[in-house]
Amino acid sequence: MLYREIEDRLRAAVVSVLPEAAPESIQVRPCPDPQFGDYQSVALMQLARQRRTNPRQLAQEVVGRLDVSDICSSVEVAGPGFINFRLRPDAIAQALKGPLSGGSLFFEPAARPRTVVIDFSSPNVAKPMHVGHIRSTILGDALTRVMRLLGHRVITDNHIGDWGTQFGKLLVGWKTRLDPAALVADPIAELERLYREVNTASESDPAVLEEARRELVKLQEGDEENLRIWREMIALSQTQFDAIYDRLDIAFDHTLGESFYNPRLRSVVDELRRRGIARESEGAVVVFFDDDPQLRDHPALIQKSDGAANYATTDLATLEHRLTTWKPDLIIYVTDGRQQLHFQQIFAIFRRWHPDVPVDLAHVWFGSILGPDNRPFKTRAGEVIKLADLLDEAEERAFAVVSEKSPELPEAARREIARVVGIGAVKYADLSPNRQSDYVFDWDRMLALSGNTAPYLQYAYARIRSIFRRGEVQLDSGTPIVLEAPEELGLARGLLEFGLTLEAVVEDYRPNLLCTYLYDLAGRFARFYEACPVLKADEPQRSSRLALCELTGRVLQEGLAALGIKTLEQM
RNA sequence: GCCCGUGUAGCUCAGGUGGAUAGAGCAAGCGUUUCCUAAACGCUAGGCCGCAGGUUCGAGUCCUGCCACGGGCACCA
Repeated sequence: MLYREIEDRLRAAVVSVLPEAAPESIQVRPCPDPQFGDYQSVALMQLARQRRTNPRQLAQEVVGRLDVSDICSSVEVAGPGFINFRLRPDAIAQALKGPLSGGSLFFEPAARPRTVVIDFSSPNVAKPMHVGHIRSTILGDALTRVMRLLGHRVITDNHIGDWGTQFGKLLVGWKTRLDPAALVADPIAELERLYREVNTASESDPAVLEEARRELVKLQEGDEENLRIWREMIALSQTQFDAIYDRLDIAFDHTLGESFYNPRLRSVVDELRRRGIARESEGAVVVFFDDDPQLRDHPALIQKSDGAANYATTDLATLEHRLTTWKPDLIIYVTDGRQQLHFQQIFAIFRRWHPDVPVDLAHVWFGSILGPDNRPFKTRAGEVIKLADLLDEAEERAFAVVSEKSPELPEAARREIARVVGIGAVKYADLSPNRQSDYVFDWDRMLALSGNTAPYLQYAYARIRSIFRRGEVQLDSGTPIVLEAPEELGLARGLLEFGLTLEAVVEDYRPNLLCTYLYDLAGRFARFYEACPVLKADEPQRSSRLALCELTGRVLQEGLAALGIKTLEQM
């Protein structure tokens, strides 16, 4: 990695001038504008400020002790004290040769691989998966893939909502109102109907509510009939989840729902009480955070006054289980931003409970899905959009476009292309915005197939494959690389940033950085493709450009795969 | 009331530790195909970065105060 090499040497030069400077504070990053150079460092300006010296002078002094002449054609101090580096084309060419001969693809595996448990998706039993589940599911999967690409050991766990008070009403509905034919036709719709009907009935009739409560208690006490129905509802729901995950190409290592932790809840509460972390208050068991200004006014309930545990209790038991089972270095929760306080509380309780356990806990939250009116999203009928319908629509729109662009392909091929393009578009639309922004749902934006979208990236890849379909080529470290045209240099420089991008994604849990990078790279390729003939070029340009195409194709494919998006040989 | 976010082009959004003239896509307008996929490329137009102060060589970015919107704040998850 050329930027790493420059950074290392710059650090050494800075330390030789200022022995007390912290090397980590000196960084090199891509130049915002290529007219200034390829990489730049602003660290000297900050160091000069701390030391109240002239930044330009300090930068000059450091540059005087810096030898990067084998990598850079120029090193300049510019403006108030930037250090700008311009790479030598032959150094870039050399950097491209590694991956051509089996070396790693512009990124290095993590120096210290971590064991990571990641909790995402978490749909509820007896409810359809809707657009509200899409962000957690797609974001969690993308983070998993990027971390695995960098060599981390990642364990995915789908913490499904398979326990709770809703089952009282569902059991009443199942026993008194079930339509067996409807259950066969669309199980989730039928379960949803049952819940709604009983819920409505219970609002006007206290007897129904009481009945639901009794059924719930029976379930909790292990009544065989109720357990059987409950398990069937879970199985029906799981089938639906699996169908969606299958279409999205997402798999979980474990699916341990809330019910799995049920037997452990009591001991969690007991232990927290015994240790004096929790105490009784107003009939409930509560953890107070008097010494924490952030949480002082927000005590956490771990047992309700009726003796039942709640969400916090389950999450604590889950945390404990994950810790003892997998011994992770890091646990990641991918949920919506509304749960920030909840996770602050859980993490704070956990730190008191296990002060010596060196696990990092991260709540990777994302903004809400809103409608065009900036309010929580609903369709006109007041129904949320089901995920399955969204995916259907995506594939349908993509099919129309494929059929228009490539009418010569047989229908089966067009269907397959539409599937990959449609699902890719949905995933990319979800991953490319900053995750913390609220999310305005819009069919056309979500399913767009041109501009900054997955199909644009897939198209760049398909064009590359099309070139290689026209002839076998042998590419290896002996392949000549000549970078002369600005489009060739631009593309080659783009390739070098892949690793930097992957690291940034993991650092801040932000897959949108990878989207931005790949979109920029595909743009560089498109410009190269317009300006530089490949197959018709004379040697050594021809081989060199083929090598550029090959490497670009690999980065696009690997990068998209890290987002959970597939590529196509043809589209 | 307190806490967490958000406010950038007509629309949807990017803008790692403060850095050089604020960037895309869509929509609008004008071009490019005897040539490896035009699902592409080029050009034009479009901006008191919510408002007002402050910190400093330098603020979309940091601090304070307002305004607007979303969310959260003990027995839902």
